[in-house]
Amino acid sequence: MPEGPTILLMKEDLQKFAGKKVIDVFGDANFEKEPLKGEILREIKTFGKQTYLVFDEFAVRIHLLMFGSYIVDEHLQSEKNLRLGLQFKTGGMYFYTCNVKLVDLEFLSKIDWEADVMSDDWNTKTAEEKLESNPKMMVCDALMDQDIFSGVGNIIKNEALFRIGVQPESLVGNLPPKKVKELIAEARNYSFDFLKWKSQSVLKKHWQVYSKNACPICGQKLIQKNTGLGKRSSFYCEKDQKLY
DNA sequence: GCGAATGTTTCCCG
DNA sequence: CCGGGAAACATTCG
Repeated sequence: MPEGPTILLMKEDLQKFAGKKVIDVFGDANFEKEPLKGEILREIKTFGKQTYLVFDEFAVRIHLLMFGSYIVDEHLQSEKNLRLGLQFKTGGMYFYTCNVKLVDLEFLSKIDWEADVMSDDWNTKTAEEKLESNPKMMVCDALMDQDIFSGVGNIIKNEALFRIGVQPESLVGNLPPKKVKELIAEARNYSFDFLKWKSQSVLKKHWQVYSKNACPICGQKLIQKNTGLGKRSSFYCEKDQKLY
């Protein structure tokens, strides 16, 4: 379900519980949940597709993976796949079918926050340097690399590459400098379009190539194949996306 | 009913 | 020790 922008929307939904005290904890997450009781949720941070519920002595890291989901406030219908539920006086947050881990606060300080495409701290220059040091990498793998473009997922990858007219299997080192800049700019740019469209529930309507059949420019049938070391599905037009 | 899918980690093999 | 590959997790949609 989630790429970076979706996680940001989740954070907005959770935000009202910041500063509130946990009064009860549920779920089958694989750690001792008792210490969470009575703790104040100090802050909610996101890094790419990860969410951190920050407490005084530790943080809870949540990753929704492919099928994760969450609900806010509603009382639980079923405990099925409930990994973590936090009950506050005013309601609760419940996370299903996801990966939940306890991390120490030091873990947070080691995160390269500048690598998050959705963040105000996003650093174009650093991204450029990371790409430069991986010339043999295919652009499809580079975009999916969470150390370079944290938050980018398969939809953003496909749409961003279409926008800049680059074939997914192109090698990073073969791109002209101008295209490298476009790649970096569009990874972030499309992510914010994604955020806007997702929040208005019109994301799919705006897909140009992802899960589509025909090229919106020339009408030719799109290629769909698994590309790169990641073997993730790519949709592209042979005519309008150049292989570098 | 099957297969694929907005993802990542872990284990096994050569 | 490495890289690649498959498996594992688990749900929803076409």
